[in-house]
Amino acid sequence: MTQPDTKTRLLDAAESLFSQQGFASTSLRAITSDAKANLAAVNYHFGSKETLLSAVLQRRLLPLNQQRSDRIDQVLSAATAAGTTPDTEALVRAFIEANFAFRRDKYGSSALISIVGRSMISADPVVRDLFLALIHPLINQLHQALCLALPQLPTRLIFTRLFFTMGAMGHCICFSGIAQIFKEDPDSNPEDNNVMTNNLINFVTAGLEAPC
Amino acid sequence: MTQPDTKTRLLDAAESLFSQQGFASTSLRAITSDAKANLAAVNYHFGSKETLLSAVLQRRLLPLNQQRSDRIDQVLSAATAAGTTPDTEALVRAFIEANFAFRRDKYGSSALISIVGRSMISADPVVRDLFLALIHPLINQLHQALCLALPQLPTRLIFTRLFFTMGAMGHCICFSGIAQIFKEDPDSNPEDNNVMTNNLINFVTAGLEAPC
DNA sequence: ATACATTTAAAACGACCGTTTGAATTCTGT
DNA sequence: ACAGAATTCAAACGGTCGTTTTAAATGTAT
Repeated sequence: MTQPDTKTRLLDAAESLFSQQGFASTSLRAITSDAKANLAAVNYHFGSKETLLSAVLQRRLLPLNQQRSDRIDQVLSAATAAGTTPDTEALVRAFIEANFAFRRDKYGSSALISIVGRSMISADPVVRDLFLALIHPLINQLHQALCLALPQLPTRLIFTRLFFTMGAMGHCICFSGIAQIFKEDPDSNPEDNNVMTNNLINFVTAGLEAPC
Repeated sequence: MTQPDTKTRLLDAAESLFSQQGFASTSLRAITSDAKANLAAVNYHFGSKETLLSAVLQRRLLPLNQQRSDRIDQVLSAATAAGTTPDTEALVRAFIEANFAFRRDKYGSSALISIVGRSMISADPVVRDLFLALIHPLINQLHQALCLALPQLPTRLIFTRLFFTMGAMGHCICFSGIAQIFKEDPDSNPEDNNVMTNNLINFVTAGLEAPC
């Protein structure tokens, strides 16, 4: 078994550490140490820490967003073929489900999803802007699809609710672990991924469909 | 007009800067500079940066949470007097509305609310744990009240949905400004506070009340 | 094998961080 | 006015950070 090249090892280590600690709290020394590379390797291969984050995000997010975009298009096509308006829950599912399903994808990466969650709600403008630039077209696509699904609601309200959806989703992704802190039931198991995903989809679908 | 004492000036400056940049990204040098105090003043008056954050949170959060707790009790009492179950939206309103109304309170502080939002979704365990310790009892109180309002739903599901609520709320508080990034309507004004608050309450109420 | 480009390596740079120190200053009670 | 406590101050400490530099090592095409 040959070791992946330095660039890949750096991406893997950064993905893992960023997902655990966030961008600002992860040092290049920790990344290069985990990747068994020299400290200077990040700057040599990527130019800077910020460019490394961009590469980490792009490696996973471009195919993930493509997948989500395709699923949204499928929902729209099916609705057109059936002569109905698209189903809100199906659109929500297209946006959220692939995100969580990515944990079990071919890359075997469970880390990217946490980075996405963190980026989505990051206070750091560097992180947030990088992420927003990558997801902006998908959000617009989803927004337009939701406007078709919810013709009785004003466009701007739908956008605001989509914004709430991203908040609930990011929070869910990042901190599902701390939910237990509050639970009085001490022997409660951590929620299964699928259960949590379905709970989230039910919650935001109802929120999006709420009367004006 | 006499200047507030150093301790108060430090709290005010920290509150303002933490709300803009977050805890980790705000240096004690920036805080003491804004407060027109010496660099050592934070360590002298508060002991450490972390204790300063705790003091900043407590100064506003204790009265705010008391206010929210009282409103929840009022909703419960009214329901008992009327012989009905408590109203979900009224409970949500008790939890959320006071938060936003605090912008216009006697302290004139618009900053605390952003810190709360940031703390609620912070990746930093130091920040998160400080905040959670302060809000834990209120969350439990609200959870129990919601269980009365939604007797048809399992307790754990209600908790999960309350968790989504906090995510949507924190995201809404922190980043309502960036919502405009996506908006295609270029001359859209930033949403009025009350409008945004009502949108959020409608969204999470519908999500909480969604059928199981 | 030799010349060349790519990659790795160790070390240092300058900047910023939270905290501590110890002396100077201001306040307070008598 | 004066002693003692409380506060402010400038300076430094030890540490971590992202980045750069310069040289050594490795790979590659002729």
